[in-house]
Amino acid sequence: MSPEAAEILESAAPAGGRMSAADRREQILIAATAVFGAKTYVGTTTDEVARAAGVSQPYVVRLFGTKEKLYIEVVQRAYDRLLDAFRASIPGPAEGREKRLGAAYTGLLAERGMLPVIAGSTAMGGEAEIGRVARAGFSALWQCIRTEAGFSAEETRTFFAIGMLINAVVGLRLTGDYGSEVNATEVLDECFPDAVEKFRGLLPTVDEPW
Amino acid sequence: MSPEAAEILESAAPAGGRMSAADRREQILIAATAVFGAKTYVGTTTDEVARAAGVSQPYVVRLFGTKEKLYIEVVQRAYDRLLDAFRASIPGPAEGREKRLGAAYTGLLAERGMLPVIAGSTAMGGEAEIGRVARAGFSALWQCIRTEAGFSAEETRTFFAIGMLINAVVGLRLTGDYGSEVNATEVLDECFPDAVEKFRGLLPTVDEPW
DNA sequence: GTCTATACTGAGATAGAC
DNA sequence: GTCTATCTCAGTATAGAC
Repeated sequence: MSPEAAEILESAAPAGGRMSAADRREQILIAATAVFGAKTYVGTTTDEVARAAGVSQPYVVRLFGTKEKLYIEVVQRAYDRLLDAFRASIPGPAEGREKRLGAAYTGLLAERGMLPVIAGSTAMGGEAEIGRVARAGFSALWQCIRTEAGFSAEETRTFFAIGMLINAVVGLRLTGDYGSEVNATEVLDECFPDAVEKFRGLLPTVDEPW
Repeated sequence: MSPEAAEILESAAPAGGRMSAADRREQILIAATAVFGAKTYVGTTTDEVARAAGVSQPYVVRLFGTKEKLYIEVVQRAYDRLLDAFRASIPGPAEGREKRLGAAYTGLLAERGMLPVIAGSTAMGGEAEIGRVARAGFSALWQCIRTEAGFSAEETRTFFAIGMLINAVVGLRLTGDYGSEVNATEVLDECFPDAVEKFRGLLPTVDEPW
């Protein structure tokens, strides 16, 4: 079981025992975020999610209906989470606001799979249901920055553009150590000079034993 | 068979007949780019690629070895293509250079699946082989803009950031018409006011009958 | 609330003919 | 150079017990 899932389990019920459906759902959503984040929607199996959460595969299906519905909940939850994080960073002096909001974004790196899930959802507009959720989520974030944080159209565009670039850096794993690969981290150094350390160890791994 | 594939076929051999392996490979790569672009790596079947190219599924495997190898060639080809497009846009007055390079990027929207493939590869750094190709491709683009086009580090970062934002807009299909969805195109309007028209009809469709 | 067993399907890959 | 037939496995989902 993943550490996060274990934590939830521990705090909510005696190990191995039964939990309230609500707690179990949350636990599975955490695990699913990590796995979907590491392996993309299509690349993830409900069985891996189940193993990561420490439950049986059929039970995941039982609880969420289908893999697609599970994913939709994961995406929705990720956007909600990010929106909360943004809102929490708005109050305070206007000068540091953009920096605080940026930090709120990269801060989510600590919640396994959160950023990769959002980044991934960004490529799924062609999917009917999922696309709707992703567009709505993205749109809500945009409105938040534009309206609640009071950024101009241009500032908002730049803010999101940098966010998408961070997604790419994270998705490409430009933060890792690829000894023989030319120019790999060089891009990151130029891109976000002070971020190299921050990212280390926080990226989801595809070959994790889920 | 897809229109593009049919074109190649026509120009190279009598319909339905045999082609040189080289031409057939190219034809399949074009089809594969469109399908991978619309459905992502894991979401694409070799059978769909085969049908889009007008050949049998086992033959696709025969020619490229595995689905992964096929995808790697597709990604490599996409990065090569974009690099060429960038290089072709560098000569000329320095003032219009950034605009020309940007246009070179969006211009690739006309080549089915090209941009979606690049955008998608950007999330696959966790995959050993594919990740290496994607990092190398991205890195090469970066070096091209930085060194050959002579952008400063900051200009380069901004240029790529906007490119990634375009990827998101395209991936989310913020260009489409989603009547009931709130704020969907509103984001695009603010983002790239003059681009709405440009994008129309150029986005890959997931439910195309491949 | 949760599991085991299993049915069903789809997809990658192989064999071998033409 | 290209196809048809087919093997094989993995993955979603269902049935039903505890």
